[in-house]
Amino acid sequence: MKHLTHLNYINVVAKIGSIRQAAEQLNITSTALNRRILALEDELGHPIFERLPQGVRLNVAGELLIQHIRASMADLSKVTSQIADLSGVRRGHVTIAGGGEIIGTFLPSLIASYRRSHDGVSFEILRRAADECLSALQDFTCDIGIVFGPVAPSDYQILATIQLDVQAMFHHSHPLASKAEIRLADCLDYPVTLPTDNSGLRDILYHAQAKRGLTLPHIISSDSYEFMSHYCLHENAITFCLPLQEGGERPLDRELATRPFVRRDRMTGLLHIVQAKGRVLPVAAAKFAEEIVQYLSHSFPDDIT
Amino acid sequence: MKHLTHLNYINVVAKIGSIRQAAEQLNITSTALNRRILALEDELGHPIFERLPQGVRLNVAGELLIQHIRASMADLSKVTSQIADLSGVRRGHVTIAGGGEIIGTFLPSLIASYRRSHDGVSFEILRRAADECLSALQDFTCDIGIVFGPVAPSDYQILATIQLDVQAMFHHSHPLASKAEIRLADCLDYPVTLPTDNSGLRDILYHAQAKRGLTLPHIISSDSYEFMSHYCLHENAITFCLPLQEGGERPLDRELATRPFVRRDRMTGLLHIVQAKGRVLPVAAAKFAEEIVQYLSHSFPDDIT
DNA sequence: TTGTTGTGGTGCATTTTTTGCATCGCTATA
DNA sequence: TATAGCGATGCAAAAAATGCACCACAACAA
Repeated sequence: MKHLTHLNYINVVAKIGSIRQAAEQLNITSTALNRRILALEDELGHPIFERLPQGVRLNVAGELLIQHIRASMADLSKVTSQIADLSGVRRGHVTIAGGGEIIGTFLPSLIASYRRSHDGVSFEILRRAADECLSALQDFTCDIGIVFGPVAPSDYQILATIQLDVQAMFHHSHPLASKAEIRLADCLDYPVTLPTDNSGLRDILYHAQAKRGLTLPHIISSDSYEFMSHYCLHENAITFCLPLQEGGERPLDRELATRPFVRRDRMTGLLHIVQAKGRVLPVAAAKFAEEIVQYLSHSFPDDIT
Repeated sequence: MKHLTHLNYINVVAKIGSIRQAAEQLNITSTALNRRILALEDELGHPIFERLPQGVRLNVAGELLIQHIRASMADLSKVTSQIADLSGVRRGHVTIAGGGEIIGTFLPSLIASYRRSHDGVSFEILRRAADECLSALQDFTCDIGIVFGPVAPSDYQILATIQLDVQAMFHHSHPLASKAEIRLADCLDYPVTLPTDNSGLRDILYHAQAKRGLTLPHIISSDSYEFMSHYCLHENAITFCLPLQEGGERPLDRELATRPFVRRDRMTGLLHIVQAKGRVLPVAAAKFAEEIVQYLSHSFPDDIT
């Protein structure tokens, strides 16, 4: 809520005791914040802060006002929560189907953070190949599909599309870890794991090999991306993944490094957030779909459509 | 205060039930107002108004929100009043709602005398039926309610209660003027005026008639106490009033006499000074409420609680 | 039936407001 | 005395709100 944000500015300034520092924390300039305060004081006809050489401090009027602000914020948050309750976003069940190359990446943390404010919503995550995701959408077995690969826009409603470049993943101690970008030819010198499931990532890798006339020395084939990434902990192998992290919170991410390919070896695919065409999703599912799109547009501001 | 103005827009739209008409009253275009509402609904993630062919109406979420808005506005007005007070300025605004049987009696002189020492305080006096007074308190349309009749102490904060006996009023030349106390049966011999508004005084009179099986010969029914008392100047009629004078300063009081009823015909009701429960009044309103209570406790030292 | 009136909603150009940069004057501290 | 940090301010750019001219729709009257 916007006006509340503005009032909260005062709150933060009061807490920190400095306009400049508060502005920095609020990601605005001190000028704007200072002007806000001056305007507010002008409106009230009375100053809110004492100006000290090392910052500002609330005066009596400010104490009165800050109490009102805090009470208002608390009350509004109560009201919005009540409204959210009656709109149904707080309860419900969301079923998501996605490929194995995607499903373990950003979804866990996103769902966990969503559930912190919507604890009545339950989730079901299905690991499915791309075509299975789409058929699950069509027979309403799932609400949201996350598909890395081609999707016919005539049969499905695409909520967002992100262009993703395949990356190489290996242990931090791997010789290639010293390079910022690697070439596909580099992968010929090391054991490689390749996905065997019917996934977009597999298609892209196979297509890239065929196009370049290469054969990657794949010692491990698996349909489990979890297995392949864990395998890199124990041998100098290379596995392939998509640039979907969740902020390095996974223990695995501290052990493994991911590197993009150089420009001419770039392998690109499209990640689609999909729902069944013409279907009106349950409130909870629709809200979470928005959440996914918002997260992705924040993470990939330049590659989303 | 600006953000408050914006929220008040919603308030006005809710009251009027039409965006265009509200916009006209607020001196903005309907476009701007409409956009404000849409933006707010977007922020909340839930509509606030139902769109009807002939306008808009609050939905459940809107009712929740409007309550927050009104409470915020009232609270902010309290805070600004307190701030103004501590800067030494005696100013503010007090809104009082009261029944027609009360509002013309002691309030004018009390306010006039109060304003002699607090000339920055402005007043708004609303003539409202008892239930309307109470709802005005609840939606913060007024600060102080003066209600003759039952008030639920669980929903309102009662600042004072005075027990008042209904009196008869007639011209000084009326035959009954020679008696110090009169009986209800005396009133059967003369034309009587009865209040028709939804007031405590009317209820008491109707109840008294029913209880005694009487029918007062009411030739005049009116919801204007001013009219009824003036009518007694021109005919030997009897009207009923409460013993709330203002020191005989009104020209009318020199022409009219009031007499209590004998003990067994006594009709008693309770006058309450009320404010919204849990609400902290603005300084000016709180001070004037004290003034009212003090005046009443001075006038009715034995009947006040 | 048809035309009129009133409702909320929307694209686009304009106006108003807000924001950010560069800078000032001031005070405490080293 | 020099420096660093603070809030305040003039001015230009960016962002937001506004107003106009419409649209689609429903109700009502002729």
